[in-house]
Amino acid sequence: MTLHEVPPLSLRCGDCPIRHRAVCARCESDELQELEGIKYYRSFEAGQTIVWAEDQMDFVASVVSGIATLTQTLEDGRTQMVGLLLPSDFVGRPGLSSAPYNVTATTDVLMCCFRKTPFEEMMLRTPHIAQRLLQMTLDELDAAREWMLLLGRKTAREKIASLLSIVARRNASIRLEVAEERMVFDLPLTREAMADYLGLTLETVSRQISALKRDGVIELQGKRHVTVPDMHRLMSEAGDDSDGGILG
Amino acid sequence: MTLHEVPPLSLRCGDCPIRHRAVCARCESDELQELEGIKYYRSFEAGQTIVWAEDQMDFVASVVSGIATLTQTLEDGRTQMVGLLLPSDFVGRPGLSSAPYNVTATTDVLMCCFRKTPFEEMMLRTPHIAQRLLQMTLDELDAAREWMLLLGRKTAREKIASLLSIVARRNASIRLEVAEERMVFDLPLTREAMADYLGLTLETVSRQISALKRDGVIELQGKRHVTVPDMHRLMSEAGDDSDGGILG
DNA sequence: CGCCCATTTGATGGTGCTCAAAATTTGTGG
DNA sequence: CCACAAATTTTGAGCACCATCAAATGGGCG
Repeated sequence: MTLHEVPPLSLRCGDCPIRHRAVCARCESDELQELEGIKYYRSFEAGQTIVWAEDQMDFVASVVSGIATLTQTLEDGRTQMVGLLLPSDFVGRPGLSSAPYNVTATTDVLMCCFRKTPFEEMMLRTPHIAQRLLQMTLDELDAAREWMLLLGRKTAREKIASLLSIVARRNASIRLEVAEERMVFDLPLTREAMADYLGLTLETVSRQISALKRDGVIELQGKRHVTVPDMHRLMSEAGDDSDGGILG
Repeated sequence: MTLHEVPPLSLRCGDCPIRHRAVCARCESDELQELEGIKYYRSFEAGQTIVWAEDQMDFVASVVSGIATLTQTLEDGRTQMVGLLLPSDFVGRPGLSSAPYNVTATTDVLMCCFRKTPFEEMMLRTPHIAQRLLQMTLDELDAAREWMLLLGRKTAREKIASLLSIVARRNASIRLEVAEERMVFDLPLTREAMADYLGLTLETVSRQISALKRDGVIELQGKRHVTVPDMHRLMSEAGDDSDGGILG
């Protein structure tokens, strides 16, 4: 697995790796300059909690690098992941001061934070930000709904296959590659995190991964490095539709 | 159950029952006037499909009255409800021409439709609309995430109790009442729709409702009319937290 | 090497699904 | 108004899938 480089703690927006995908994606250079004035960077180590549920949150932020999770829990400890935050994803809710989610760094994470009040004021003046945020929120809502179908109706095997196929495709899109028959990638999640994502126990996750390996749907090098020899096969195991036309 | 009155097929925005909650909630009177120019009403009978998944959708719309559902299905027919649309809720995605959901009228439904292209253009010029839509979308995302916790981690009994408590509270808020110890309401969903909402089979829904009745958590008059003698009891059966401070 | 943690594997049981039939409600036409 | 049909809901019996509890294996790091 690649080590996580920590970028410099101050970064010009123009050089930002998430410049074209984050909440600032549509901003003009004068708008970026204004954002520079209210932004600051914070970094978190793997495993650290970024925000506790119900805590006052005086900033909103973009994930610059690393992976974080949004989780909700019941009183008796059962927990469900409700969001997976990747570089360029947005955290926090303008207009509200707290949220019922824990935000946790899964890997080392660098966040670009904006002080809440100035950001909210700027958003009212700057349609480019509000427009982009709306688009991103609608995308997240679509993703949440596909996730609901997975949680409510898929079998354990289908859930695992779905997760693998999501990670594989996302990996391709981040590297700006086209999805291919054969794909190789690293799982960014522990078995427990996968279980919380899928609404399963970690034992079931482990068993189903072993089963997919036995059946030749995937190959494993170590615990985290996955090879998918035939993406069509994996996607049909995922259940949603035999071929979403993802492959060329 | 109350019969469903069909409002007149043309309605001044100023007299609209959802005026203060829908996507137009923040509009000034001149903005409303512009909306009047691109809006038209359509009504649907209970059971009718409003939009088929993947179909071209040349409008966006607000639910004026009645209840509709958003559902996703797998090829083999398994279906999961991913949204419950109540009066003032918004349908359709600005910027995209189709969505992967079926939208179905559960009761008779009246929709206030806007032609897509004019609406999108107006949204770019009118921050009040974009701002309100963002707020509504963020609310929906929060609701979707609570729903994910329910689907992934709650037992069948907790799922039913959660649904009943959601419907009870929503009923109170629509009637502008405060939630009380004892509450009485109608279920707007069939057993099958409840099953699709909760990720269960209709048999399990029926059994768990019977069990809650046996245990005195609810009383039934007919199949749809529900009395909750003790909301605290119901909410603790729902599992999330013993008392969200909902009651006075 | 030995400890710690993540993961795998095993044995067993319970929750909720499947298949099936009965009961109840709703709608229809004579 | 009643008889009959259709649809919805309830109830029952049996089983599969996944959770639970428990122990073994493996990998990383001091």
